[in-house]
Amino acid sequence: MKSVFQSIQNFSAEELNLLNDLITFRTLKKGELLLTENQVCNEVVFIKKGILRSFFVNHKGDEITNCFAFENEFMASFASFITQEKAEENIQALAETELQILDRKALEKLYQSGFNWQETGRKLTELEFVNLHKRMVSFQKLSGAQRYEELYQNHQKYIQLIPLQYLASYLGITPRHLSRIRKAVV
Amino acid sequence: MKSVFQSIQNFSAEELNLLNDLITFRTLKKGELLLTENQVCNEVVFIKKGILRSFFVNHKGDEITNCFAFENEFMASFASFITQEKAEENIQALAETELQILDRKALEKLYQSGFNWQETGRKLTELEFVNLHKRMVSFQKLSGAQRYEELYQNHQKYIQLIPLQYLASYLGITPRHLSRIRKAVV
DNA sequence: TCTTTTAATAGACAAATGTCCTAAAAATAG
DNA sequence: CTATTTTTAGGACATTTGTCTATTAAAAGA
Repeated sequence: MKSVFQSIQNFSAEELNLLNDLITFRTLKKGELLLTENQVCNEVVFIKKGILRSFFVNHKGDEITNCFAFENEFMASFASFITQEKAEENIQALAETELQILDRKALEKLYQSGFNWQETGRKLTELEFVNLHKRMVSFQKLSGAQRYEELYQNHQKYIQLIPLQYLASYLGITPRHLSRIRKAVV
Repeated sequence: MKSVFQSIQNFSAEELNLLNDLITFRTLKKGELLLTENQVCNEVVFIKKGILRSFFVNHKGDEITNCFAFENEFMASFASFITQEKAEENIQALAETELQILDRKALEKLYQSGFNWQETGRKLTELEFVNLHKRMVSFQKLSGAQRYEELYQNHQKYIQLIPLQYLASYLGITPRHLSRIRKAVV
């Protein structure tokens, strides 16, 4: 986690020590839930090892995967974390996963400790925004087949590591349709 | 614009004076473009009066509306503003529009002038993220008809003020399909 | 106001995508 | 290693949504 912050800004040893003191740790077994819908999300996690997926359940009871996070990436129900309203998402480990955790209090302490943390927080939020925007654009501009094609070309990791049933809802299509698309591509 | 910032944080008279000095003004005629795709977006605008829409063009040449902004809301190609890469969107006035503008330099000056502006910037970015997230969820969870229904129930303003052809692509459907949906609802 | 342009509606048909179901393949547990 | 469960692939058919087009309604310009 430290190295991500340092890639944004040069922090002093003192600032990094404060961070170190605030981080806690946790491991998840495959399939285990980190967050359940209707809980308020009170922590942001950073993945040292493993994969997480976030999903919600639609009116028919189908699980719809909202996003994945891999090693060296952050994950949370950011919407719930920010608004302090109940999360709509569940967050689940897709493999044995090791986490570093910053809870709300810890992050608030960091933010209040100085300008640099505020600035880094803003910049990371901006980057999260840009990522989400790209995903939104892909839903408006592309068909399911084109979104799969894009993953296939630029994010092999997804195709190798994620069960297709999860990938399907992530792409906004049914598993049946993803199977058709894959047949056409290969 | 001032009042939006003040709703986030109590700024001193001095801080607000700095803001005042940095704001510039512009008016747009109906149909006029504020930003064209392939330009880098270098300003964030605040709408005093009027409506803006942001749209991009897909591979078939169709205009796809990405978002709208109304009075007392901000607008920009935030992705381009943040990354300083070329925008994929065009921003256009849907009516006679009056703007307050903060350009990149001005915003940077604000941010560097103190902790409070950094914090407010972070919080506003967080709110933009949450809005975008809601829109993303609506695309994953709901059908086009359900998205229209949601607008109809909770955002009459969109249905009253926005030409249906723009609303259609904003909802991720064709005008033909929107017409069918409206017939079913009424 | 009259004329011209643009926007909205809707029919007929086509294409894309979903539902339901079964069989094979792969992963997991004992 | 075997049995059981889960995942993936794909056939048959249904539904949704898009395309193309024409007509009417509304808006803009002269």
